[in-house]
Amino acid sequence: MPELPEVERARALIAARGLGRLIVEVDDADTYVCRPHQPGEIAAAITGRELTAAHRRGKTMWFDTDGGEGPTLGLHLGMAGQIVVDDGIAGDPQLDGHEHPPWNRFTLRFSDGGRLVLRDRRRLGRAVLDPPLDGLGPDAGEITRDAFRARVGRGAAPLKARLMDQSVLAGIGNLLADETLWRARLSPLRPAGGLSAEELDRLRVQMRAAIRSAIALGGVHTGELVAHRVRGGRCPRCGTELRRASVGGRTTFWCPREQT
DNA sequence: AGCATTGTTTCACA
DNA sequence: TTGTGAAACAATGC
Repeated sequence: MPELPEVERARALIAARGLGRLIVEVDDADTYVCRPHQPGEIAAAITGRELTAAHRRGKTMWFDTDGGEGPTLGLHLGMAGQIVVDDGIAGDPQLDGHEHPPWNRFTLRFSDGGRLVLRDRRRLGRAVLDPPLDGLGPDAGEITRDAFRARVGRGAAPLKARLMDQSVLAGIGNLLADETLWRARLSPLRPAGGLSAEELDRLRVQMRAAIRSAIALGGVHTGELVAHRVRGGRCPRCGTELRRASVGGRTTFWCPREQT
């Protein structure tokens, strides 16, 4: 599930329901999800504190503890993670109330009996103290026009690979990249450095629109192109059969007629 | 059985 | 040194 829109919903859920509650117990026993920490390390650092602010850049979330006096807690949803606060599940309300304890990879228990859980079937999510943010580019939803031109519009890599490079721009994953490129009518194969300023501006406008829409509607799955991202799928605008290929290491669908 | 999967990190190679 | 791309990672579903 998680790309920028899902992560933003998770952050908003924690901002609304996870702050200002005393942490009395931490389950950080999953050594892969909590790597490189040892079990008990995160617990020792934040038990007795409370989360006081919820931040996000791209797909990374982090939370201040005790108004900045304590360490920050970083959470990443990986490929299939969700955040549960009490009975609410961020990013997938349809699963609200379902319990799958084996998939709970990291849990904060609060003094009022409630809890915040990182639930992740795939186990590629992360929970760490003081996550490094220096390797991340500007958030895709907030990057300025000039920064977007300078950062995205260079290099020989295919445009889609550049869009998904988290050090260039943070938050765009496979589905959002396909949706954005389709909306902007640009081929994922174009060398990023070969785009004109007009094309880059159009790309940024459509990227922001795709992000806003996905946040409002509930996730990247609500994208117009995304529903047609299957073998034999056709362009929702012109009906041409979509091309399918691996670009930037991920399966990519695009309209060979409109996206040039 | 085999392949694919919405993310990130690591490593090989130009 | 920098940039690019493939493989590995964990686990599940088709």
